[in-house]
Amino acid sequence: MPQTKPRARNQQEPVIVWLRDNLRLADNRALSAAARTGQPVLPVYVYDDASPGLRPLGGASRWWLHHSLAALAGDLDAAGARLNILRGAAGTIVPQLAQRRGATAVFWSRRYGGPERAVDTQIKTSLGELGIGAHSCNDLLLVEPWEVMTRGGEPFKVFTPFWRALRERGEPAPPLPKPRTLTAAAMSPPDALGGVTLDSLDLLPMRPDWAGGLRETWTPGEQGARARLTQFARSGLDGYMANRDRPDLTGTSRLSPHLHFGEIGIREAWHRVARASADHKVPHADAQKLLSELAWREFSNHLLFHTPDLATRNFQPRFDAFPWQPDRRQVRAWQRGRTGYPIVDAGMRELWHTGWMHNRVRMITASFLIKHLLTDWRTGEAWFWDALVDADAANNAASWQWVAGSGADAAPYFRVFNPVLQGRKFDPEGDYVRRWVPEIAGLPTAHIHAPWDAPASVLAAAKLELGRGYPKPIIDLDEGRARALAAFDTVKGR
DNA sequence: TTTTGAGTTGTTCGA
DNA sequence: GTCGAACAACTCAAA
Repeated sequence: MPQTKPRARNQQEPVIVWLRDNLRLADNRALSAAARTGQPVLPVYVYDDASPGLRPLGGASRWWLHHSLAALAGDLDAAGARLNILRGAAGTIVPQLAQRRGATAVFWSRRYGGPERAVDTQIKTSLGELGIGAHSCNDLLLVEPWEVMTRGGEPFKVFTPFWRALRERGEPAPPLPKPRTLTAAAMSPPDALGGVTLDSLDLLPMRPDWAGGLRETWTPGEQGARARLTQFARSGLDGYMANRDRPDLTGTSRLSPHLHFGEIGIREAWHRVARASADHKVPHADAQKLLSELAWREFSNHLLFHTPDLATRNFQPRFDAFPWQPDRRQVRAWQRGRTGYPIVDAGMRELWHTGWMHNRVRMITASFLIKHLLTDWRTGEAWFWDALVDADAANNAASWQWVAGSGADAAPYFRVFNPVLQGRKFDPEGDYVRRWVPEIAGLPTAHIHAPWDAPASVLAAAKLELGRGYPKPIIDLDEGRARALAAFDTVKGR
C-alpha cells in the first residue's frame, strides 16, 4: 500500500478514485480508501464509448447518467473536490492520466460484465507496469459472484439455494459513512489531460426532447436516491409483499435506477430494510421479501459473472433451435403500446414516458412479446435496454431469459401470461390502464381489460371506436398461446 | 455415487 | 363457482 512505504510522500502526489457504477460519496469503499491515504484525491469518471465490446448506453440511461454525474459533481464540490470527466477508451486514458498527474494509485469498484472485466484487467496490468498502485473493491454487490458457490464448487443455477447460501454468510458489512475529509487534488482546467465537460458528452436528448416524463418522475443523484429509500422504508415497506404486485399502487421501492448507478449503496439499502424489520417497524415477511428482491439482483450478477454472454446467448442451449416467428408490424405495435391489450399497452407507454415499468407489468409485456408474438427475447431485451433508466446488463438479460424459459431457474415454458386475467387480478379497478391508456379511460371497470368484449352500447358511451381510437387486438390470445406451446414442443427435451 | 426433494411471479380444463 | 390436476419432465443441490 502506498501509505505504508517508508519514504515520505510528496504532498502533491495524488491518488485517483475512478468512479463507475458507484456514483455516491457514502458507503463508497473506493472513495474512502482513496481518502484514507491522506493524499490529494482526484475523482474521475470515464465516459467510455471507445473500448471494444462495451455495450453503448441506451437513451434513457444516458439521460440518467447526465443528471447523476451533475449531482455527483455537486456533491464532490461541496466536499472540496472536483469531478474530472474524461472520454475515450479507459484502457488508455486511465493509466495515461495517472502517469501524467503523478498519481501513486488508482482506486475503483469492481464490475462483473465480461467486456468491463477485460478493460479493468488490462488497466491493472498497465498500472502495474508503471509502478502505480491499482486497488479494486466491491461497491456493487452484497457478495462477490465467486464467493457463493455450491458445495461442488459450481456457480448456482437455482435462486433458492443461492439465496440460502447468501443468508448463511450472515449480515453484510455495514455501510461506510461519507469520508470526513477529502483533500482535493489541485485542479486543472477541464480540457487539460483530455478532460471534457459534462455537456460535451451530449447525453441529453435535444431534438426532440423526449425526457419530460423522466424529469417529472425521477431525481437522479445520491440525495434523490436516499430520499427514495427513506420514503420507501417509512411508508412502502409495510405491506410490500401484497402491494408489490399492484401497478396501480406505489407498491414497489423504485430504487432500481438508483441502485444501478450506485447512487445508493446496496449495503445501505440492505441494512435500512433489515433494521426496520428488527425494530418491528414493519412485518418480518415484508422486509424479507424486499431483501429477497435484492438477492435476485445478486443472483443476476452471479449469473452474468459466470456466463458473460448472458445477454446474447440462451442460457439453456436447447433454445438455440427455437422457431421464432417475429412480425415486424406486431413488434412495432408492442413497442408503441398499440397491441390492443390494455395492460400490455399501459406498460409499454409507462416505459416510454417514465423510463421505468412496474415489475409485474414487465413480466406481462415480456411474456406477450415472447410467447404470443413469438419474438426472440433478445428483441425485447434490446428495447428495454434502450428505454429503461434502470437498464442493467445483469438484471435485464437474466429477467428476459427467465420469462422466455431459456434462463436459469426459469419460468416453465407452458406458463403463458394471459394479459386479461393478469390485468383483472393486479389492476382490479383499471386505474393503471386508465392512467396510461387514456383513450379507453371511459370504459367501465368490467370492460377495461378487454375492450373488444364490450357491447356496442358500452363502447359508444365511452366514445370509443375500436380500430380507430384504440386498436383491435393484434393477435388472438388462444391462437397465440397454442402457437407458442407448439413452438416450445419443437425444442422440448433437446 | 446415488438418492431425494424441490424448483419467484400461471392458465386451462374438467370434475 | 370452486378446486385440483395437468402442463414436461428435467436439473439442481445437498445429503
